[in-house]
Parts: sequence; C-alpha cells; structure tokens
Amino acid sequence: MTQAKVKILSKQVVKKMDKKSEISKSAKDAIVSKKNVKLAGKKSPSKVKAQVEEEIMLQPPRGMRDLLPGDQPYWSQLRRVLARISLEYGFGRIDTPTVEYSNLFIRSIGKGTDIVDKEMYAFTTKGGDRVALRPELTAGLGRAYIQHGMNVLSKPVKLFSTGPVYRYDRPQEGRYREHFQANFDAFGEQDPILDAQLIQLAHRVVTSIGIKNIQFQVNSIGCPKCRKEYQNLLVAYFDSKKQKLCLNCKKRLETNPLRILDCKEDKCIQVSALAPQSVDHLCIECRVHFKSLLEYLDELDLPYIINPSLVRGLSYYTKTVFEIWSGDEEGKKHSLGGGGRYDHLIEQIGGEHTPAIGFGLGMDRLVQEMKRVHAKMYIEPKPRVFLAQLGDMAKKKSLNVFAELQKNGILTAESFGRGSLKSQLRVADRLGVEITLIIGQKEALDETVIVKDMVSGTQETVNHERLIIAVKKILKSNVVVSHCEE
RNA sequence: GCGGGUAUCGUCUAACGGUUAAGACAUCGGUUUGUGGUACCGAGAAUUAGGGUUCGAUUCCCUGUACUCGCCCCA
Repeated sequence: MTQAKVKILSKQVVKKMDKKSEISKSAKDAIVSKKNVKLAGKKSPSKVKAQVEEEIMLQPPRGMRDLLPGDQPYWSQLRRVLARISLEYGFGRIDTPTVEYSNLFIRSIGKGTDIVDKEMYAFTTKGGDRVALRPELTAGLGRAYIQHGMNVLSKPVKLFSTGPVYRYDRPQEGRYREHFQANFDAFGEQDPILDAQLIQLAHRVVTSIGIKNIQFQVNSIGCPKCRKEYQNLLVAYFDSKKQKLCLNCKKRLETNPLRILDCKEDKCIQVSALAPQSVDHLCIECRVHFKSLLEYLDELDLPYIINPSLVRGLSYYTKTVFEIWSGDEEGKKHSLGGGGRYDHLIEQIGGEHTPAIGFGLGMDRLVQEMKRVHAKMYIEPKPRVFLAQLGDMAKKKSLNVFAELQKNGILTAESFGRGSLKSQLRVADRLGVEITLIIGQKEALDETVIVKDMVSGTQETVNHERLIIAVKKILKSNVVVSHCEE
C-alpha cells in the first residue's frame, strides 16, 4: 500500500470514530442515567473495548478463527506426516491460488450443487472479473494441470496440495467458513489400483497421526453412460413414491435425484431403502472397475464398508467415491475426508480426456481428532539458556550476546524489557532453563559474563571468548532432553 | 437458510430484583538498592450490544450479535 493511501485510510478512520463517539455521547446525555453517574470520573476499559469492537471489529468474521500458538504443535505434527507420506507415495507439492474465476468452479463442481449454488464466496473484482474463493482444491489443481501442460509428464501425475478453502456455511463444531484441506490427486491413470492406493494413503495419514477407529465407506456411482440409465430408473422409482418424500427431496427429484439417497429424513430413508442401487446398474466397465477395487481393498485389509447411498455433493465424480469416518467412544461419527474418481473433469474444464482420482482431508477435523484421542504431537525445542541483563551498559551489550548464542546453536530465552534481576531470574526459573547468563555493569566493563548453573545454583565468571564453550560444556553434562515425545 | 440452548475479568466459577459485582488460576509489581522456589502484600482486569418492565436489572421481557447443538450440507 502506498503512503498516500495509508494517510487517506487513517483519515477516514478518524472521521468515522469522531462521528461514532459523537453519537454515543449524545445518546448517553439523553439518557441521563444512573449508570453515567457511576461511570463519572472512572473510564471503564470495557466501554472503550466495546466501542473499539464496534468500530474495528475485534473479532474475525463469522466462521473464521485463529489458530493460536497452543494449537500449532498439532498442526506441525499433521503437516510433517503429510509431507512425509506425500513423498513416500510420489506426490509433488503444488500450491494454487486461493482465488479463481467463478466459472472454473461452476463448470467443475456443477450447478445444482449446494457448494456452488449456496456456499460460494463469489464476488466481482474492481476490474469486473467474476471470481470466487475456492470452495475446494481439486478444480484449481485441474486447471493448473492443463495450463502447465502436465499431460506431457509421465503418468500418473501425482499432486499434493494443502491450503484454506471457503464455504459460506453455518458454522458448527468442526465446521468453519475457512478451513484447511489436504488434497492428494493423481491424473492420467484409470487403473483401479490407483483408487485403492489413494485409499491406502488416506489410511496411512490418518493412522500415522494416531487416530484409530477409522472406517472407509466406498461406493461406485458409475460413468456418465450407466449413471444416466440408473438415474432414469431412480427418478421413475421416486416419482412413483413422490407423495412419501420430504419437501426438499421433491425438489431434488428435478435437480439432483441422486442426493435423495443421502436424505436423513425418516420417510425418505424408508423410500430410499427399496430404491434401485447404483452398484446393481453399472455398465460392464464400471462393474469390473468397482469389483477389482474391492479386491484390492480386501487384499489391503482396510476397514471398509460398501455404502450404496454414498453419493457426494460434487457432480464431477465418476465410478469410485469414498469417505473416511472416525468413531468416538459415544458412537458418534466424524467425517474426516472423502474423494473419488473424476475421469471427465479435465475435459469438462477444457483439457484432453484424462482419467483422474483424488481425495481431500479436512485438516481442522484431523486436528480435532488428534486432540480428542490425545495423539502424540511435535514438541518444539525449548530454550535451555536464559540471558539476563542489568543496567544500561549491559542492556546494550545483551542484544549482541544473544545473537551470538543463537548463531552457535544455543537456543536462548530473554526478557530484556524487565529491569530487576530478580524478576528476570523468576522468568528463567519458570522457563525451566539450565543456565542463566548474567551481564551487569561490572561484567559489561570487564567483557565477562556470569554463567549460573540453575540446577546447582553455582556460578562462575567467564571471559567473553570462553562463553560459548563454557555454556556448551554445562549443557553437554546435563541429560539431553528428547525433542519428540513418544 | 430453519429450529433449540448459552452469554459475568485473559481462563474457570460466585452474586433471594438492592453487593463498592466476589473468588481462584493466570498476568504485572513489591517484600531495602546485583540472584530463582514457597510465603506474604499490592495492582490491573468482567456483567455480549441495544431497547423495555421496575424506585432499582448481572438477574425478568424483546431485538441484534457471537458461540453451541440439531436440520440442511459438507471437510
């Protein structure tokens, strides 16, 4: 942002604030309440906070949240696992923009889906482009695949990506308007062994972060050819039972009849139970594909069930679809991710025919599960040395001493803003460091440092040049703390 | 988008319609000027916002907001 812009902006803010405070002042005067008497002479910070909150919003927009330092060990652990496994399975990392043209999503995910019709963060830019915050990762990956001519690479082209995705949904536990997904996609291979391999990969990720009690649900929704025939059958069936369906499903009969199978209304479940199932109406090719996938899965010994009503909300899927669920002690199920084959997506958005398969994992939900099962997590290395300073001259020296320690690989904590040695030692003690280095007026003049062993309480004064060696010597004699807790 | 529940210091919890809105934990400072723990002392810190009922509202009613649960949908 240019300086001029900043100036204009801050002017506007000031103006706005003046206006607001005027309003609130007059409103308060009008009331002449006892509360004001109470407030007289005492500036209530809460009122100030409320006012600021109103003006600049001390909260992110709905459905957005902060991932605080306390959460980060879980996220680090998850990212490490993802990075390792993507490498093992030969997936190359790719990052695509958060914003794409709206049409990309409309063409790929499909009109009539909730994601596109109701949940997209779509807007028009100043330049008049119709764009949207990505509601999922696959569309952007497909676009990048075509744009960069990845079809010339040796197949399958395996891509791994993580990042935020956006859906204008009603927030709930484990559901946010901005959430993070990890996506694995393989382009250019139609063999069902890929389907099985991706499910295996998903299983490895989920179990590697310590989540147990996983179940895969798989289904085949066929190719455009057999699905069309099946869909006709289904529509005919539901049409005959139309009066027994819920209002929503009556509409779905026109727009997206497959989704009726997914409806949670009792009466619809009853009707769906007797409906023709997609697995019974697959064409030969799709049936063979599904059958061999199941054979691979049996071979892998993965916990899976066939769920004939599994449909998924994105219309680009063909043949294989699957979801990953975890269950807790109370029998509640949590959806962790899902995916499937999308053999026609690439040509739908302008590429050559490219069979492909992929899946997404909800990282927020994985973290949630990690917390629930108390999964082991990555422990950041803790500083084992504290640097304390006393007096102006020492304070000036301390920055350089600090930098020197870090350069030598000695992770050091400090609290330079504090004045008294007492309060600094208190911090050092709380941090549980093994050594505290003290520089006072005298030491600053003599070019020395006091090295205090926090365990024994003994201390010695050493010359500047010998500082690093002396510190390392004490650290080495102490028991080395493991960085990763098992 | 629809329905239910909840809302007090940073966190967790108190307060028959009348209290200076209390406590614990956490934070910061101090207990003689250059040494940690404990203890002790002190400080800052809240009624989600706006209306209404009432002599008087944290408490009762309405509206907004946020969170939360279920639905819808999804990861």
